Amino acid sequence: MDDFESEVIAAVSAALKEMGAEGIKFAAEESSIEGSDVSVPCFPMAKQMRKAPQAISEELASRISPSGLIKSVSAAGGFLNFCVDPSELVKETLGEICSKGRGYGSFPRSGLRVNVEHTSTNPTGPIHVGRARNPIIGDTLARCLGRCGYDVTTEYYVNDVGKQVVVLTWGVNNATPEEVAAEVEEHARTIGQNERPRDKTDHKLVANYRVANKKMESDPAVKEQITSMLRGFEAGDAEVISTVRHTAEIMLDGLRETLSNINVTLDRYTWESGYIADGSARDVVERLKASEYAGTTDDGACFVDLKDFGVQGKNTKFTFTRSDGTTLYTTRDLAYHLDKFTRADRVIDVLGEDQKLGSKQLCSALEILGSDKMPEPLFYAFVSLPEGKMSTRKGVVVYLDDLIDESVERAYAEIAKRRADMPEEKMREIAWTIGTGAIRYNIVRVQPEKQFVFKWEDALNFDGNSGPYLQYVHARACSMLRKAGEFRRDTDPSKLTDEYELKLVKVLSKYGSVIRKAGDEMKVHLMPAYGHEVASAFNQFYAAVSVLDAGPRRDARLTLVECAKTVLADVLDCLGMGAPEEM
RNA sequence: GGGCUCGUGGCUUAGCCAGGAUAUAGCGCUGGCCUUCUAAGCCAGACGCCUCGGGUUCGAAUCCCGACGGGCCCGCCA
Repeated sequence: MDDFESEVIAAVSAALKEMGAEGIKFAAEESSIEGSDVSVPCFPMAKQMRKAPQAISEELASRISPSGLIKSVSAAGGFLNFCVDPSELVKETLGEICSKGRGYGSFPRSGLRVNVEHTSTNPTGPIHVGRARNPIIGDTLARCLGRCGYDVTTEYYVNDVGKQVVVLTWGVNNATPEEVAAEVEEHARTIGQNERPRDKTDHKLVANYRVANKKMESDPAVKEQITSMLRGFEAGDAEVISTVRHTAEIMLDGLRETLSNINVTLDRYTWESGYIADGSARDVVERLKASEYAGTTDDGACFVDLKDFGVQGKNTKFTFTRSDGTTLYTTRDLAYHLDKFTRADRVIDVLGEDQKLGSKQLCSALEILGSDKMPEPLFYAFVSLPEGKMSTRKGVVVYLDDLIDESVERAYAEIAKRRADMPEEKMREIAWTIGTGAIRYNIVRVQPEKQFVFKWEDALNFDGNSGPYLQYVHARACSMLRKAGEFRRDTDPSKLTDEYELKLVKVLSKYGSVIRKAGDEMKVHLMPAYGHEVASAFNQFYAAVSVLDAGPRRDARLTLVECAKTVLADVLDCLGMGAPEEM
């Protein structure tokens, strides 16, 4: 269909040239009426051509003769309607899928490097469902960009600098097992739940963190120890820095395990402390100080004034050093971005919407630094629970690990119910594929900027517009191909004439343009929508025509099944979901 | 107080950036379909002043202004 649209545009352009209206603006769009595939509204041309839209469409229609993929043209009330030649489309689409296989829909390698930073949660506790939007969007985007021809690197920025991790580190190294156990009990009491943290570092260490926070309040000696660690950190004390980093590593082990359970792995982990150690944060300070926007407060803290950069608010000052001269998170973030710019042509940051102002300030500061590149932020709105905002303190929280367990269990129960024949191990494997796929699909299907209320019933819905719906179709197709055995690929259009066959082919032919939009334009939510479209078209085809006993049409239909399976498998992979051969 | 953002059937959601012909899909609901390739499926049906009010336009869910409602942000935190 992508090619069809290009042909339509070319044909209309040529006809307009004949009419002496070369270069006039128009657009081709998917038709919203039956019996037409692509339409060109002629209303926008009316003014410039000083002619009624109806007349224009009629004249254009008469000047365009069917050729290539264009089967027919007609004018209807100011619209120019084009029908695609089904047999050409079948031949072209299926032929391309057969020859390219899983590469169908992907674009040639451009040599451009893109860096996608995502997740980057503070290593101070487990990932909850709210944060889960980040790795899922980020990982899906990275997979789409790869198909757009980029060399993609994914990256996690580890915040191992600052009070939070230092406090955690103190708690991990100094809290006694008794204190930690008591804290676990007390927390369970306050939130009124019986659950104890699971045996996984990111969950277990939270109690140490709480103990440290409490003792810091109540015990001046502890407070002094922590403050002194912080000072040591700022002063570049190698031992303190490495101890803190070690704590972050341990936490990160737990986080990595969770991420890999939803099929997310990152290529690179970059440590914030590295930009202090290598002096690059210092360089940023010096360069900003030298700029014409720089200023100093009475206490000696340095800032740049961003009022000329469209940054709103009562305070347009962007502070980049404390009064004692030490750097701030934002300063290190600047150094980090400058570093990323040396490693990639496009730099994408997947961020929570609370980072919007910060991101804008970052860009302004980069402008002051004379950077020729800017990060492209992709923001997502927060996830809340029906009972309100997530709050670990109040126990109003759903951890990603719990969601994964629940979803996989639910999938296991389903499969055990319908596939008594299957060995236990196989059932477990498929349950994981389906359970985690359902989660990823459910989260990535809604536009990132839209607020998201997490509901168990939606997350565990395996019907309709869901991950398992797509996987089910894949399994169905695999099952048919398994039963068919050997067959000879056949893309003869005269054997694929049913309306549902053509509909399926039309959907398959759009894959390339969907990938483009999902990747290049960062509209990741289009991918699940497209997958649903493919699966739905397949199910209709499946219900309407028989394949295995289709006589002379058998091979052609099997070819179509195989092509649909190929595309669906690639869509599933884009979404980071497994493509089960049975379920 | 200021800024950003979202508002589409009972619920969730596509379309909005690049305005077009009867507004997309799912859940739920009503009814039908398994002696045929996996019913996690298919078919049919009901359900909409696209939050409200103005404006631009031949034409607005889409663009502009305003209101209302939800979310986020306005640290020498990270």
